[in-house]
Amino acid sequence: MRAPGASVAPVADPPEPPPRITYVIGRLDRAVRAGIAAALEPVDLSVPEYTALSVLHRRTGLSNAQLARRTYVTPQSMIQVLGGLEARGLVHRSADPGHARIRRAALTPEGQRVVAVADVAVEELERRMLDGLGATREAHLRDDLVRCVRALGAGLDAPDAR
Amino acid sequence: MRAPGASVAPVADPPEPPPRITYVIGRLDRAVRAGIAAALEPVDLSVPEYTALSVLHRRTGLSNAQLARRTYVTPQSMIQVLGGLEARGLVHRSADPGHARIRRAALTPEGQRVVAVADVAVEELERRMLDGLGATREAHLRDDLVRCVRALGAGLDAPDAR
DNA sequence: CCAATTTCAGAGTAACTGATATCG
DNA sequence: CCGATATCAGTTACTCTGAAATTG
Repeated sequence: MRAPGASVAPVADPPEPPPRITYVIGRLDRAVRAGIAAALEPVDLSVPEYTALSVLHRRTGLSNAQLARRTYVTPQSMIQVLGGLEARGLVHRSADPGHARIRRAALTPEGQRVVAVADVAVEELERRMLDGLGATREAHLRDDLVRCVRALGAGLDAPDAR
Repeated sequence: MRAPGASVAPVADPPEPPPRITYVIGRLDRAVRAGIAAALEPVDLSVPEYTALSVLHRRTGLSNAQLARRTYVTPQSMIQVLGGLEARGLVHRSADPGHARIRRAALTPEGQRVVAVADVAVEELERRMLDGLGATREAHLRDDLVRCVRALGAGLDAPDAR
């Protein structure tokens, strides 16, 4: 005897529970990072470096502290990344008029060029990852992910994305 | 004049593009890892350790190589984690009958106990993260994430989850 | 004096690559 | 001999904690 609507499969093994969602998130992140790292090899950028460049491209003029909060790392970590990018001439930092302590970062023309090249590669990766998902479902997915980030108290657009 | 259906907001700043979805994934993963790390402190487990225990709890008898593929790390990395868990008596490894080279891992009673305690904490975190999302939407989210993992070529349930 | 920002210095975790040995 | 597994050893990438200086 079989419950109505059940699968026709022969007895079927114990119904393995779905993987924990946090586990899937971690696994996906690893796959994404590996993919991005590979895509970034030609322009000689690490994932943290590309992340910083990319954020600065969207929101120019962020300070090191702001950038750190945005990417959920400590300012001590971000200063390393930013220092490297500055040394390579991809980022320019200038003192905030009105608060000499704060140094606001912006992409140099070369930084713009590099991030544009990297973006192409990353977009290709995203297309591959989202292949077959409709635009609507993709939007839902992004929205839900953002919602999750916020629910964990790491807002993505708080006054300072803190 | 204003297009029909447009927002009523006064002029509104340049329509900032939505954050890149891979960026949101990375950001969420960082938040999740931080949360899990905090939740795991009482049982003195690292995130990689908990991940391994958790996977073994669902799929007992995996080899080091299988476990490595499942979690998307190299076997050289996994052997370290597994070694530590074995030394702490949370995992027991025994030679596969039929292939002496392969050592299959399983949780010890103590390992079962620890993972159960950790699970409670992690589940609380997931509840917080998914708060307000309906069960249906949560299922969609998980499904889409799994789909993304697969699309990137890192299947979650291939013959060997390779 | 306090809070935020910047930044140097020292560690530490977690991951990697390379190499070796065994087994089927 | 080949392919998969296990595992030792060395190294690297990334981030962290601690501390000090500066600014408003």
